[in-house]
Amino acid sequence: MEPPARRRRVTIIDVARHAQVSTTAVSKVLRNAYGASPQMRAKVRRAMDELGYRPHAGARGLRGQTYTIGVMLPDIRNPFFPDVLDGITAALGDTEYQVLLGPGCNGEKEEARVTEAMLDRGMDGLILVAPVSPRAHLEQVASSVPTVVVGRHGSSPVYDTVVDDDVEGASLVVGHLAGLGHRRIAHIEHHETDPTRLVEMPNARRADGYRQAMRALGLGEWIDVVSTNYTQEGGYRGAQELLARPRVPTAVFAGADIVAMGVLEAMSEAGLAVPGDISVAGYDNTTFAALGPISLTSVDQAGHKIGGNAARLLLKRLSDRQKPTDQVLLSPTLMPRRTTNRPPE
Amino acid sequence: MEPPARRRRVTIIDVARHAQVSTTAVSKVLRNAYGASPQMRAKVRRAMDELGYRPHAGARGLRGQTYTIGVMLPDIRNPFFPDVLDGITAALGDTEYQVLLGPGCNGEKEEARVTEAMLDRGMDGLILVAPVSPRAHLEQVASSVPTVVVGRHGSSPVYDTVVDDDVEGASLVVGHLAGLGHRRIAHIEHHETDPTRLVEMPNARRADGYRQAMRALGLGEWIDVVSTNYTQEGGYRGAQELLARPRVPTAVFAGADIVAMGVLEAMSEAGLAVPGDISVAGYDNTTFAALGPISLTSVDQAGHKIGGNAARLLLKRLSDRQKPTDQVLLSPTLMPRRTTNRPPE
DNA sequence: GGCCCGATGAGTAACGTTGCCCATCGGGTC
DNA sequence: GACCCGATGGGCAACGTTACTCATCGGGCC
Repeated sequence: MEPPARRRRVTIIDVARHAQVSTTAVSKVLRNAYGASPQMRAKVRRAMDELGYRPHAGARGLRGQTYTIGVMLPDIRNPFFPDVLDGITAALGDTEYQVLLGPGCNGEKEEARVTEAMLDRGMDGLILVAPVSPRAHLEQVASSVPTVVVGRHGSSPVYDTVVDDDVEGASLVVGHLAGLGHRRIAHIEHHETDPTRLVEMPNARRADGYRQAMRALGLGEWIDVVSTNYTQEGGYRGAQELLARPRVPTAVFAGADIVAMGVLEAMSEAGLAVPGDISVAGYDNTTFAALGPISLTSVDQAGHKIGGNAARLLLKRLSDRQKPTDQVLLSPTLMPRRTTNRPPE
Repeated sequence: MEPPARRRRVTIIDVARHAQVSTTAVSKVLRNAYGASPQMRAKVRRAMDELGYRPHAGARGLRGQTYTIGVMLPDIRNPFFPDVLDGITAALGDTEYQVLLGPGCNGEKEEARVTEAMLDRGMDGLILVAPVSPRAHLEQVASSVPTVVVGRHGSSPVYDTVVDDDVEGASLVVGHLAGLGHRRIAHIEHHETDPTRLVEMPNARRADGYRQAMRALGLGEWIDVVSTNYTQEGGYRGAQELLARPRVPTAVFAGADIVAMGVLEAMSEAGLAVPGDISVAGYDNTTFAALGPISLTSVDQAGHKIGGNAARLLLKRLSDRQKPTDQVLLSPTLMPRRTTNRPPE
C-alpha cells in the first residue's frame, strides 16, 4: 500500500484566515503579548483549536525562541542520570519548554558534536550533565546560549552549576566504615591527570574526600588508593590489586557503584565473603545497588533534586541573562545496606 | 562577572561575502548540488572553514530538511533501550543526520506530547521504540513524517517495523527449562486487556509463546500464568502468588529481567535457594542480568542489531517515501546463567 | 469643540536557507 | 556566421513566525 499524501501543516496564516483576523493578532495571542482584546483572544483560540494548530518551532527559532531545552547526558546506562533527567523534566513540566536529549556520548569529541548540534538547532538553553570537555569548551558553549553545568566543581562567570558535595559523600562512607570498626579502608579511584579536571571532576573530589576523612579520623597511615577507572572492569582490576597487598584491606570504598560490582566479582572469585571477610561500598546509589541480591551500601546524590535545581537555574537565566551565575551545592546521604559490616576479628 | 555579549551567528551570507560569491553558490556547495565548479567549491569550503560556519538547522527546516532524527524511548532506565539507541547512532554515524531523544515517557499522553514536539521541531524522521500508543496514533504520526516503529508486532501500510521474535524467545526459555528437567514451569506476564495491544505488544506475545511452547513439549497441563506487570514490584507479587499454589512451580519464567529481580527477592524472603529450590529466568538480557551476584538466565534481543535495522529502514524511507513498508523480524538468543538448573529431586 | 491619549488591530520587514528560474559565456555544429 | 547547448553563476521568492511601526477609533479633558 502506498502512503497517503502528506497534508500541509496548519500555519498561523490559516488560523488568521479562519478567525478573520490578521496573523499579527494570532501571533499576539500565541505569545500572550500586549494588544489583544479578550474577545480577540477567545476568537483566535477557538480557531486554533478547530484547526488543530501547533506552532512550528523552527520558524519561531528563526525569530527568537524555539522553546526547546537540550540536555546532554554522558552515559545513559548509568542509572543515576535518569534520576537527574526526571528532576529536570518535572521542574520543566508546567512551563512551555520541551526537553530533548542528546544521544549518550563519551569523550570530548562526541560532546562537542552534540553541543554543536544543539546550538545549530536553536535550543534556548542547555543542561550539560557531568561533561568531560575542557572548561574552555564549556564556556564557549555557555557564551552562546544559557547553560547550566551539572556535576563539575568550580564556578564560572558564564554558566551556572549544580553539584553534589563529593567530599562530604566520601567522608560519609569512610565514617560509616570506621564506625563499624574498620581501619584498613582502601579506595578505588578513576585515574585523572588533567590538572583542571583534577579540581573539577567529582571522581577526583571523592578521592580527596577519602584522604581527608581518613586523616581526620586518625587513619592517615592506612590510606591506600588504587587508580583504575569507573567501570566494572576497573573495579575488578582494582580489587585484585588490593588483594595482592601484604596486608589486605578489610573494607573497600569504590568510587562508583559500577566499580563496586567489579569488586564484588573479584571477591567472589577469590572466595571471600562480603561482608563477612571484607566490606564493600559504592557511590551513586544506582538502581541495581538496591536490588535484593546485591544490596550495596552506597551514597545517594539525590539526582532528582539535582535535576530540579538545574532546571530552575536555567529558567532563571532564561528570564534574566545578565544575572550573576549561581552555584548550588547539594548534600549526599548514605544508604547503608548489606555489603558493609564489622571487620572480621 | 557579567557574561560577554553574545556574538551573532555566522550565516550563509557571511560566507558568501567572504568568498566573494553569491549565497546561492554557497548553498549549492553545502548541499553538494549541481552547478558549482570545483574551484567554486574549494573557495567556498575554505571560506566556511575560516569563518567556522555551521548551517542553522531551523532555517533549513523551513525550506526542507533539518537533518535531525527523533528517537522516542519508553523508559531510559531499562538497560535494554540504550543498546537499541547505540545501534541507531552507530548506523547513522556517518550520515549527515543527528539523533535527538525524547525524554523518557510512559503512557499514551506523554508519548503524544513527545511525538508532537518532534513533529513541531521539523524532525525528518522518527524512530519510536516500544510505544504504547494506540495504532491509530502511530499511523497518524507516520503519515506526517517517515517513521519506524520498533517492538510492535503487526504491519502497517504507513510505517516500517523492526521487532524481535518474542514467541521464539519464550520458546527458548521454556525449552531450556524443560531440557533441565522442569515440568512445572510458571510464567509471570504483564497484564494486557486492549485487544490491539494483545496482538501487537511483545509482552503479550511472550505469554503466547510460553503457552505454545508448553503445549508443544507436552506440558500443557502445567501451564500457569500470573498476570501482574513488568516492574520489580510486579515480579515480587507474582512470585508470592506462585508460592501460594498448592503445588509450587519448580521454575519461573519472568517476562522481563526487572520482573525476575522481584521474583528473586520474594524467593530470598521465602528462604528458597535459587536455583537449588527453584529456577528463575528473565527476558531482555539487561546489564544487571550479567552482573556477578545476580547472573540471571535471560533472553538476549540483540538490541544493537534492532537499532541498526531501524536506522537503515528509516534512511531507506527518507530516500524513497513511496516504497512499500518493510517488516524486519529478528531472532533472540538464550543466555543461560546461574539462576537456572535442574529441579530439586 | 479641538486635542491628546490609550486601546486595539493591521502591515511589514526581517530571521537563514533552499530551489526554481534566468543570464551569461565559450565552444561546437550546420 | 548564425544558432544552439551545456556549464556555471546569480536573483529571488518562498518557508512560518515575530516584533517593530503605523493607523484607526472612541472618549475624556481643557
